Amino acid sequence: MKRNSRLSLALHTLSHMAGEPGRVRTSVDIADHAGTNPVVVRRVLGKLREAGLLLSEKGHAGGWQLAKAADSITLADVYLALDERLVARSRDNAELSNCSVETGLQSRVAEVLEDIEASLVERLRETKITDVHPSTCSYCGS
Amino acid sequence: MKRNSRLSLALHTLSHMAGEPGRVRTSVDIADHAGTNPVVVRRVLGKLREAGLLLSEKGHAGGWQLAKAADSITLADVYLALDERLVARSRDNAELSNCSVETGLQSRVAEVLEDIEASLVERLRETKITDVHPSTCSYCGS
DNA sequence: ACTAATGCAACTGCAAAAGTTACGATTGAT
DNA sequence: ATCAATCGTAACTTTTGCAGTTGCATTAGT
Repeated sequence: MKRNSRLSLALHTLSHMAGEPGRVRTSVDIADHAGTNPVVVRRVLGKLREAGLLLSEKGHAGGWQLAKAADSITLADVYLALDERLVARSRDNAELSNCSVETGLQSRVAEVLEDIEASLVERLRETKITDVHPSTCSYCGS
Repeated sequence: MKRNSRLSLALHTLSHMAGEPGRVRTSVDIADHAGTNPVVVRRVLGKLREAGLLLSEKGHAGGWQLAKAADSITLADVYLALDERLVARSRDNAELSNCSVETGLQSRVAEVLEDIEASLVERLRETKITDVHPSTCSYCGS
């Protein structure tokens, strides 16, 4: 797996689930499909569960499924659930305070980055999980 | 230094330069200001030079300065110059082709991520370097 | 010549994330 | 009651990207 794999894995899995909302999938199935490890899957999907996007059941017939309708889940929900912060945050800045202009400039840079982050999330809110699912999907018959 | 430090360093430096467009700065000066290392500065600013945003001169009175007016440089220019790809790109996908739905879904996920990346760049294009510079700047007198 | 600067390559060190292993807890099937 | 399947989680190793560092060749002004 590469970079940004968490977001990619999450979108991938949710999109699969959107195709067959009733089906329960195990972390092993999902990991095989995604070419990764069950524990990694549980880590990532655990975040989505905390955010109320997925349900998981332990035990023999356990596994993962959508906690709500796929068309009510946006990319922003997923992004925020993983608490990835793609854009924001500059440095700690503690050691830079000796320069008179640094304080203002640092905070201004941080401000701009936060602003961009916020508008990115707004943009993500416009796309639903169902929009990610391919229209011709031989696998789930949709 | 922390995460996103390249983008942060670049914005920081360009913003400084926007305040005093004529002044030539050495990588040592810049590194001191930013609390980092001259070589790191040259690495990052070298990318900006390749993109035509900065000029550098070797030799005794050498250093760095803006290659064009600060208000003609957008955050998108900087972002693309550093070729950071914050959002995009899923995995290599070679090992996933055994699943019938994977091909379509993978490309669809990649498509969505590319789309997000593109809209991020669009958003970045709306902010100029001069917008980052604090209005009250005791350092450069602007 | 000497000095001050960039350019660049090679290396180290570190931190974050993936990957792995192991084991306990829970649930359903038999 | 036992067994097998599954999640939950902790601990560890491996990988990777990047900052940081060192060293040196090159360039340019004095």
